[in-house]
Amino acid sequence: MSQARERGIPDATVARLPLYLRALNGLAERGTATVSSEDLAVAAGVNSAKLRKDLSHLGSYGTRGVGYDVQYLIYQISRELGLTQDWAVAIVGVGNLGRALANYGGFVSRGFRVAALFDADTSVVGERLVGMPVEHIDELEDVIRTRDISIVVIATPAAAAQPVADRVIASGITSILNFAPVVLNVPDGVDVRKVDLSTELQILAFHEQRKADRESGSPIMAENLAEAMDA
Amino acid sequence: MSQARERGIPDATVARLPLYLRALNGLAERGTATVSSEDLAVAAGVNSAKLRKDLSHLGSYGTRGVGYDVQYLIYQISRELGLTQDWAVAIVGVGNLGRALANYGGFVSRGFRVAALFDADTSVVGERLVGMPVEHIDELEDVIRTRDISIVVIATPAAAAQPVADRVIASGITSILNFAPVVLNVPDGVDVRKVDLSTELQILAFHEQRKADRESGSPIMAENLAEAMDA
DNA sequence: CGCACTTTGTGCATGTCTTCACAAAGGGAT
DNA sequence: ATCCCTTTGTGAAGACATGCACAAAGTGCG
Ligand SMILES: NC(=O)c1ccc[n+]([C@@H]2O[C@H](COP(=O)([O-])OP(=O)(O)OC[C@H]3O[C@@H](n4cnc5c(N)ncnc54)[C@H](O)[C@@H]3O)[C@@H](O)[C@H]2O)c1
Ligand SMILES: NC(=O)c1ccc[n+]([C@@H]2O[C@H](COP(=O)([O-])OP(=O)(O)OC[C@H]3O[C@@H](n4cnc5c(N)ncnc54)[C@H](O)[C@@H]3O)[C@@H](O)[C@H]2O)c1
Repeated sequence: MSQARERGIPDATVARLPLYLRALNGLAERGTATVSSEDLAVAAGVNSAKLRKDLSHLGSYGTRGVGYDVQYLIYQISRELGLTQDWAVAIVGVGNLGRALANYGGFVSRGFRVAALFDADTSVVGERLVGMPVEHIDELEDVIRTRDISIVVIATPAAAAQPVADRVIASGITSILNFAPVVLNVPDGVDVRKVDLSTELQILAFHEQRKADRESGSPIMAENLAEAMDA
Repeated sequence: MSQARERGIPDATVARLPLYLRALNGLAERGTATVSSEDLAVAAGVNSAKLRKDLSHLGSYGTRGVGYDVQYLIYQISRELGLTQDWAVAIVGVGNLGRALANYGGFVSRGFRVAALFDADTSVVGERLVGMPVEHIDELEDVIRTRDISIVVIATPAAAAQPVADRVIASGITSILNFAPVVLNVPDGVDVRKVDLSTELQILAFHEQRKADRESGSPIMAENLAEAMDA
């Protein structure tokens, strides 16, 4: 029989589940009741065999000859990702980025709730955003414990990120989303994910350069398409 | 002999080069002249064998018994990533997030330059940010061509992202960084990278839940729960 | 020069992820 | 009840990525 329930969903699969969930929510909004792996794969922009294998890790939730029940699959993926419960998130660093994040409605909708905002700058502390006061970073430990925060978003300048991480970890946090451009040093058992704008741009630049090299360097592929457009 | 110069650096390696570059810049600022793969690996938070293999794809730039020359390696990685040239970036969608990105000094510093800002909202158009006026989305095609934009950042609401992508691609853009929570449909030859806050949070929630399960409950309970729903 | 020491670059084994391809399973028509 | 059509779930192969372990290459000292 299936050993899907054995603990151990591959990381690559976990990283795609949110993608499937989003595609499924789109289908649900349009009133679709069932969907085949082929159609869902197109909506999520992946290969259908990969999608089926990914879903098979959660269990056997499809019906052969029919497809997947959209609502049921939404529920199963949500449960697997832990979205059937509410997660209290704190944002540390209420600058340009921290403000944008706090004002962002998109992630509050599904399972996540901004429960605290912190900053070190006394001219920012006390300011209200989305019905919540910015609190002083000195309150960090207390608030994390009393408000049952489980995920911390770091949006401070690079230099402050490691000290902030050390403090939140000392307060029992084991999940951090880091926007500061530094490699955080954390003990085992703490998960850090990072969002790094400049890394993404650099990767794009690498490929962009390669495309440019190929056009001007290889005689076989030479297409003066770009020049035709300029004229 | 080494076939490192053969075109084809693994994607996984390309994704780590920016990380190494950042670590090297940190060392350079502190005046370090040479660094061993071991030390650099620690600074970048990776395994040293992996780092050496990654660097070997660029060429043989180290000295056995000594290590890597920091400045030289910075130059080589920068060149490989295409950072020795200037990339003109446009930001489409000047809302909460677009503003934070435009104001962000961090990526202007290294090879990237914000060369245009676009929005569809006429109450935003004309506003000045970082010494640059927000232009109307109707100008998109003209500006992309005349200002030699090569990378476009999409920070519009989800619904606008695909139409915007279609237009920038029609204008010749082949590199897009997408912040909107949608899968963009693009032709071959166009690179899209996405930054997705809610995906990251969901991945953290998954692991957080797993940690909680392991602590409190026996894994058997989870299995019975799933079966209860099947009935 | 020769020797001890350091550190790179890489062959190889191992592990993880992707993709193909198809048997097995279900639905519906006759 | 049988047949045909669709679609899942997965074994197996291939592609890709990681990490060990060490020979080769360099430094510097006596
Ligand atoms: N703005 C962007 O688009 C963007 C993009 C990518 C990365 N980042 C990174 O995100 C981080 C924040 O960027 P930003 O543009 O919002 O910067 P910012 O300077 O506008 O905001 C940083 C905020 O952190 C606060 N802060 C400083 N030290 C603190 C501490 N110890 N504890 C709590 N708060 C503290 C500051 O008072 C300030 O309000 C930076 O590390 C930046 O590199 C920003
Ligand atoms: N704010 C965040 O922290 C955050 C985080 C993750 C993802 N996102 C995503 O980033 C995107 C932008 O978020 P935001 O908070 O800045 O939203 P926002 O509503 O504040 O800003 C969107 C801007 O895009 C403009 N716009 C709309 N249609 C346009 C079009 N066709 N062409 C050009 N401009 C157009 C709007 O006028 C507005 O100024 C959204 O897709 C959001 O889901 C935001």
